[in-house]
Amino acid sequence: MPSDRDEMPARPTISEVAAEAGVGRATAARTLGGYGYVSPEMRERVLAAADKLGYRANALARSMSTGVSHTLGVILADIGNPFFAGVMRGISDTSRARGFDTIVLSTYEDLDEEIAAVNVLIDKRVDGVIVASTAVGPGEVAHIRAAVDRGVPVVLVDRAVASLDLDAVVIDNRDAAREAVETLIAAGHRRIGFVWGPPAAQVPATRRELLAEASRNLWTDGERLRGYLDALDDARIPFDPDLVMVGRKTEERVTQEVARMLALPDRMTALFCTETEAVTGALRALRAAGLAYPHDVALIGFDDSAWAAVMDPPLTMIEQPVHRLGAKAAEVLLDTIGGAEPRREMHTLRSRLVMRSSVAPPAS
Amino acid sequence: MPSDRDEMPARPTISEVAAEAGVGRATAARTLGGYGYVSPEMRERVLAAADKLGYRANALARSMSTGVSHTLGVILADIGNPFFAGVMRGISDTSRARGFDTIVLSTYEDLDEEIAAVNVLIDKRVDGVIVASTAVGPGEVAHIRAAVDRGVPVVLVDRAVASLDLDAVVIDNRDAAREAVETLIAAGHRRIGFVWGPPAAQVPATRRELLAEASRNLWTDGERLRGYLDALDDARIPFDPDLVMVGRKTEERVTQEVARMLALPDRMTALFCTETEAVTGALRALRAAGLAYPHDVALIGFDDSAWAAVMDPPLTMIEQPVHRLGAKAAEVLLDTIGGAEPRREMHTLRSRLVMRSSVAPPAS
DNA sequence: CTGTTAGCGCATTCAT
DNA sequence: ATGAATGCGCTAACAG
Repeated sequence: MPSDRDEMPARPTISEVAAEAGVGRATAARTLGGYGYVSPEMRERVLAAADKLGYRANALARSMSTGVSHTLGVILADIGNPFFAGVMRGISDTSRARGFDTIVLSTYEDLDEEIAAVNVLIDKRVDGVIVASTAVGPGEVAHIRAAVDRGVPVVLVDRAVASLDLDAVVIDNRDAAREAVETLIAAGHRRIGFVWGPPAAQVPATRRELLAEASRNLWTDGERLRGYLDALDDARIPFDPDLVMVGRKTEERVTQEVARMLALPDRMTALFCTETEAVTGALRALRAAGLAYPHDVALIGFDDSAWAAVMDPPLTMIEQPVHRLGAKAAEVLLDTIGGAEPRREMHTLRSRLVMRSSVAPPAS
Repeated sequence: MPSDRDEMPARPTISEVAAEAGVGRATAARTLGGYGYVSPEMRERVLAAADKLGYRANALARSMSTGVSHTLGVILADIGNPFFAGVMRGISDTSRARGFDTIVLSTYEDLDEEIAAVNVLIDKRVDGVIVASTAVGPGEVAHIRAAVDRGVPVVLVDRAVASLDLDAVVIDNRDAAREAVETLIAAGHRRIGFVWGPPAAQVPATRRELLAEASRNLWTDGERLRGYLDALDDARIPFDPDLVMVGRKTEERVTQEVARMLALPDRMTALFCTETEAVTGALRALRAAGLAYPHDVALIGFDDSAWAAVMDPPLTMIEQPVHRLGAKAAEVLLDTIGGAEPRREMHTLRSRLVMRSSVAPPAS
């Protein structure tokens, strides 16, 4: 071990800087903390001493006495998902611009992880938290409510939670889904598959039951389902439970389910995917069945990407304003931390359907 | 504002719990902190009081007096890159399993951001840091060296830094690149393009200069270049500067450069991409030129993905053990935090070439 | 086994 | 304008 004989302390404190500068601690604290009055001369000496010792303020100690940490906590469902990675960048860009650090935790869609994450953030005394919650029912939000009750500002991003009256920054999921399905319908399709992911073991047979199920689901999924149904209704196309997938939207499950829909006697001719892995899963199923898009089945999916654009043919996809979503969430949170009264409302951003070449009329 | 009349403090402290339980602070601290001896009865009372008040330890105060935070700092070049997102998951999974939280910062390949990130982490008193550094030369590592000097354990991940003698967890970049290029050569190719990204304005004309340039570059890029050259050498194929791209590997630049290589009189027949955006960029160029893979040009790229598998034809790609990379880095770091003497060595993990259908013999 | 006491590093009155 | 004294919530000797 070199370099730790008797040089200078690895982490000089403010007292050591004060001693080195030959002033009182308070004076050193004032200049280093940037508050209160300090004469130019003293100031110079303190700065020089601090520089010489390589002083860095201990953020913990500082938060300890001020009560604020200038840190935002962020809880995302899956940081490995490019969608959330983009949202994160929006959050981190705007919070950094306003002098805040961010600490990110990924729950991987596990509620227990989310609860643990909230606790970690509260324990670390973050000034506020942004969360894309995996909670669905009123019975799963106790941890968020607890945070709010403890006085921690919380804003929801991507997924609103019905039973929580908080600011939420989301996109127009229902409209986006409707537009996509309408596009399919306009191309002449009537047998339109829907890759959805209710945890239920089987698809409810009736619309009514399905809608009920939707409310017990992730908000985004519920909205997208409603949009799908809206489009069907407007075109007077009856809802067919066989055309909606059930179970978690893993690529494998999607492949299976799409294969099933493809094998239906009255085969589907178009497919709408609510997630990016759903698209790759569907593509696998198509290939396995020896089918090609858009000829055999038209395709539209959520979440645009570089890949979608270079596929052959290129995929028509819904592009979400990921960066803006994160930036807006951070702005709202930062504002309420700054003292603004929370408006507790839904901030809805617009998505965009990027037309490319995965939609064609049914082969007939 | 409901719920804050005169109920209980939003954030009860250990003293309040002690008071509520009618015991001394130390006793409360001992049971809540899980150390020292406490009789079962006292213990019960404290626990009950804590539960009643909804007590949660203040992690800041705790770190303050113990000097440890049970938190790992992670600095990644770009959390939006699925590669790093995967690495992050490896890190977070294993550190959580060992009782550590992680705080992630993304530098987006900016050295100043990286320096700021190191400072943030040190200020927050993390117990160790994992970094995928964008630093290339000895002149750009002062911040990392400073951290080490302050006694903070540091382990490098993905990118080793020549001038830093630290533990580094990486993959066999040179071998991986060589194997890929060898595969191309074995298929009969001799005009093999290489999407590389030296910041230099133009490609050095000679091998010697190129290699020199490599050392002034990101370590991974240097290694991959060496692998490319290794394969060429073994097959006695002369190096042609026209076949290597220069400049940052953004999708746009790649598209331009690949188009250039495609327009060469003695056209390239195969392409090796060292990055995932390079692949999409190349694909765009191919389409624009009205060319198809693998017929007109064979293709191999770094970083496998779900998309690569569903492309038509599916892409032959190098798969990196992303999760393992992160897990191993966390293990090494946690071990040295735990007191193990750092071995300061390179931990090399094996990548894997996933053969699919983007390589075929040259059209001739 | 339990309670008292003294810091951790900083911000912040309060006198001077 | 500056310095001495307190407190943030917790851990850790230390005594009882």
